[in-house]
Amino acid sequence: MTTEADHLQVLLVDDDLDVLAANARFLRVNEISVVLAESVSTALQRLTENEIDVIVTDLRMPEANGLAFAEQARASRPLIPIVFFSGFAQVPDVVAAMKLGAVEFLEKPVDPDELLRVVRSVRRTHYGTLANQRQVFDGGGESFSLKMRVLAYEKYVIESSLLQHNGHVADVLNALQINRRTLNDKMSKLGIKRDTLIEQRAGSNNEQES
Amino acid sequence: MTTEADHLQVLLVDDDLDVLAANARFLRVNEISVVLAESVSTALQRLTENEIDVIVTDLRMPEANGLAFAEQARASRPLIPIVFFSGFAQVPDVVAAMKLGAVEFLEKPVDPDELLRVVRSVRRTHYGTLANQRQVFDGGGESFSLKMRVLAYEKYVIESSLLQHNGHVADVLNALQINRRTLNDKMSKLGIKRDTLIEQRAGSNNEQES
DNA sequence: GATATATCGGCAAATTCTTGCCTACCAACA
DNA sequence: TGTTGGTAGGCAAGAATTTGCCGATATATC
Repeated sequence: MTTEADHLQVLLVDDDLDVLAANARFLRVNEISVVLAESVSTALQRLTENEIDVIVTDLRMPEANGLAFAEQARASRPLIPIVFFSGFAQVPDVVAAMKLGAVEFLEKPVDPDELLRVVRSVRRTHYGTLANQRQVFDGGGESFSLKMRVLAYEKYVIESSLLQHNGHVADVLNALQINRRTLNDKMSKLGIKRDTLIEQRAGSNNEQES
Repeated sequence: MTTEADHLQVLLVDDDLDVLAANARFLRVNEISVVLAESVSTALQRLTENEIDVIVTDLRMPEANGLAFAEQARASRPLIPIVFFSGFAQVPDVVAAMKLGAVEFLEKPVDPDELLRVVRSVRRTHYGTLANQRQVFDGGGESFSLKMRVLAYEKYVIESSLLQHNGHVADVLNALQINRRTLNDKMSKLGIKRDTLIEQRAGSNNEQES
């Protein structure tokens, strides 16, 4: 289960093949695997074939626009993070995209470093080894009490934040705007062990960048 | 208190007094009560004095911009729906606003009918769709405090349960294993209005879509 | 009208959570 | 060895939440 825990797979959708190839190359150089799609229909197909973690899509495409694609994508992957990019974006487009739950909206031409930053931050925020807990508070759990679901969610947020900040507690304090003493208490109550979390992450991540 | 159950109160913030007055007049004609503020500090003041349901604010203002205002406003009203408007909005502004949990982002000059529609829809859909709230507690919100994210999640769970049980509070109590008094308090604090929630759901069944 | 059912709010006691202060531990390093 | 930076836990006061009890209101039903 943890064999490919940190292996991030991006679905990159763009009808402009040159841009598509360039962005893909850049991401791959930075150790992110990329699945390509040059149309909405292909993208939907790829989405079912691969274990996609993030969708990065152009907003304007000939066949159907990115918003429509995002809606269809969400049908099968309700919580998948989606990053849009577009040139000449109108405000209503951006608003619509964000309402659809877009994680970011980048302007074309996309700055590769920015793209990389966003994709990586998505990884840290949304995924991790946390998929299990997620199920408790996400959708399904009709049978759990409110308190339990809230606790599960709280745990998820804290663990995410810890991972995101490499176990650096001071940063978590700042990001979550919480008192240190309170965070310590919560972690202890929720059974979050900073060291274990980081070890795991380091272990599955024999390659490191920081 | 309950005499004005469906009575919607809007806090309208704009440093341009002419626009402010014009919009206020239009909203009032349409049976929406309006509280005015021409600066951020005034707005924060008004927010504490009145029972505001929605904030409609300009993004660009001399004293402090709308985003900063929104952040401060959320300190006292964590989940209050905020509508931004602005001329010359840049994509990053819009993205930032939406990430902050904005309900809508309108372009200046604001079409009065559009404004009315948005304000009313806020009432109708009661602080946005569930999917929208999801965005707050799900991935997007790196910038939200733990407390805020937990509240958003709690709200989402409660609203879901209410809808699922047709507004039958007793069933929700049972499903969520929570004390009635506690649920009532939470609903009031989170701005969940059972009646509105159910009305809207009933309305959307036979009525048009939007 | 009565009566039953379901919801909501005020109040206060009991409980839990939050936070500041102080101490302690550990690792890096001068 | 001593200092610095980052983290964790004990403790107690202060703040907030939870909950039981009471009554109020609204809508059906008899």
